[in-house]
Amino acid sequence: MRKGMLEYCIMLLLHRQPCYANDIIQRLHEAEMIVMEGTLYPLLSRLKRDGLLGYEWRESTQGPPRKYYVLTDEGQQALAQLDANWEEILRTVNFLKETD
Amino acid sequence: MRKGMLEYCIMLLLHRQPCYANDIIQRLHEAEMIVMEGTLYPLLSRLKRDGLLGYEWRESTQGPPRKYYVLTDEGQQALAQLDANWEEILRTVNFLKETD
DNA sequence: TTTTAGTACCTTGCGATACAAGGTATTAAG
DNA sequence: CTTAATACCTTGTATCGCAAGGTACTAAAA
Repeated sequence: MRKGMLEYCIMLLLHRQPCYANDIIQRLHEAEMIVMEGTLYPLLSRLKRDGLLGYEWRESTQGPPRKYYVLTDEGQQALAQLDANWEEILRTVNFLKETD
Repeated sequence: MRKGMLEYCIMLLLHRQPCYANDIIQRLHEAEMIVMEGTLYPLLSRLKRDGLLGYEWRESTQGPPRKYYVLTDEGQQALAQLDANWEEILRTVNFLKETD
């Protein structure tokens, strides 16, 4: 069921602060959402290609450099749209549950 | 984003009362969720095949007979599981939005 | 009676998403 | 210089949702 929620959750996360892939996996895990590497990397690439994310390389003290992704202005607008979609889904489910 | 939500919404709907396909499309439309025929029929067939739904034919006064779908006992259990999943997604999104 | 319109059911082909598995490259430690 | 850890990415597969097209039954109009 969480299909399609990933993009929204990742953008919510990046709205707070830049993150690199393992950051995202770990933080979403704390939020009880499991993401696989094979899911995340193509998704980040797509959002980058669509202009919703940018990134910058940062050195790490313990390993190879990391790609920190950030929301672009266009990404913020897209996030606002996703917020609206989410609210609509909330209304739909609540409507269907109310009439129980 | 509503990917994967359809199954849940349809089962919530059928939890109230038996419905046939056009019923479902119309009622979900009232709940602000658009479903296409080409999406709905295969989904209903799958849920039937998985034992979550049953159906019975009913005559119509204005056209061919209709296939009314109902939740089976197994379907009710599956719905309870989906309720739990939904609650978890709610917690995830709220967690990610809180720390804004 | 034949045709047309409306309703209801279903299938096929396509694109997008998520996962599993496997692969490459950089860094630090032994 | 090999090994382990970290970080990036790709390929193949399954599933979901949609667009388009197709079949069948009923009722009304020609």
